[in-house]
Amino acid sequence: MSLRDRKRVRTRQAIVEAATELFEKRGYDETTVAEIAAAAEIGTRTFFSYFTSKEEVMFAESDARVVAAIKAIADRAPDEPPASVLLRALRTVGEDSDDMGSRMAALRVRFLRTVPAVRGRAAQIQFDAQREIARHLAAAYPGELTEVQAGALTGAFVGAVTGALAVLLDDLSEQDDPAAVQAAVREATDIALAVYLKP
Amino acid sequence: MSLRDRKRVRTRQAIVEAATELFEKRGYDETTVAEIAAAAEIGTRTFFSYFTSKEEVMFAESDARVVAAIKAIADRAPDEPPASVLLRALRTVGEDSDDMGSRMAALRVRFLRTVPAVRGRAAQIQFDAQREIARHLAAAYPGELTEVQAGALTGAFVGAVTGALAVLLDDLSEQDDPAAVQAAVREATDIALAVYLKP
DNA sequence: GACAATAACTGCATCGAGTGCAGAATTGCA
DNA sequence: TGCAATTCTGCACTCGATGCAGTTATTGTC
Repeated sequence: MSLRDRKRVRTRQAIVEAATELFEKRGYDETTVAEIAAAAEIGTRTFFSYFTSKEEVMFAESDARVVAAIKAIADRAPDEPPASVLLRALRTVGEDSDDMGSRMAALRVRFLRTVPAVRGRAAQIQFDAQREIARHLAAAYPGELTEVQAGALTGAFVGAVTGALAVLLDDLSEQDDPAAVQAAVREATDIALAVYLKP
Repeated sequence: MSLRDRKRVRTRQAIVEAATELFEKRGYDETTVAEIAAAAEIGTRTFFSYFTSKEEVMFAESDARVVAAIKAIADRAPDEPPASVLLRALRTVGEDSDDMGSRMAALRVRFLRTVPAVRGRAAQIQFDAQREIARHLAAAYPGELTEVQAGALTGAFVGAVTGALAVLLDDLSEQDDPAAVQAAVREATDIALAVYLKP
């Protein structure tokens, strides 16, 4: 890795940290890109060569989770049924919420309920990730599972979990407590499974 | 209904029509709010007293669908199981796609794949609607279905359908043909049901 | 170590979405 | 007709985002 690359990684990190700091202190809408850039000691214009938009900073690590889920699918046992593989893959994503130690992850949960732009972007990312997972799931079961079926299966699982989670987080209201959020994710997964397995 | 109200309705309609026309001709991003306002013969500033944002114009009638779904839930038979009621409610929303005769609905499908802002907003609306339906579903089965369970159930159904639909629409690519889209919705529902009923 | 090529950074000008404000125009009602 | 309540509108402004052009830093080569 060249100096250039290392520097770029460092700057990227600086932007995320500066943004985290400011978002925590002032909130999302009240923080301007110019302020983030200034805090990260770069020009405002440079910010946009690292992130295409302000929301993007909040989802800097999201790609890694999808990659992890896809890897989990690839690691399927020879005769493991699709639903089981999918469950393992989604648990992987959920566990990554142990990354909830990350302050940005906490902010994400908080802004999910208050900032439309963040909510919309999150929904879009989830949707895309779901589509990607479905693609790989279908590929892992050639001849056995069409891509459309894989899409339905993935959608059902993810939908059930997020549907339950939405209700739980509503009740949790106004709290950012990482432990509580994690517990909610676990509970949502359990309930989703129960509901899914006996219609 | 006073003259004032009637005029307001008429203006709202004029905005939607003007926007539809321009979106069809020039695309979403290429159409500015100022142009829409001019075509609807109002000031740019006035546009924002009818719609809070540019995307909102595309979802002008969306509320009606959610209301219809909720009504379907209220009409449940005395001993109808939750899953059946939910299915009826969601079919109601799907049928409303016969509203696909509406040019704006066609645009929605088209921009869903091409314009991030529209995609995000659509996801958010779906999410909120889902939450609302879950709330009513739980209320329709007091003591029998907790709100969290209702959330999981609704999420699973909606997720399965949209998951399957996403794949189907991808294949349909670049086509706006209303009939094809409707057929895709039906197929998605069928597959979702099949997947859902035998895990 | 000097040098050219390449990539990254930056300020500037610009556009479009969205908001607050204050005054003009319109409608409702007596 | 006259007055109050709404609605419409232009204006000024903020902020996110993009294109452009000039400057600076990094890299590989001689």
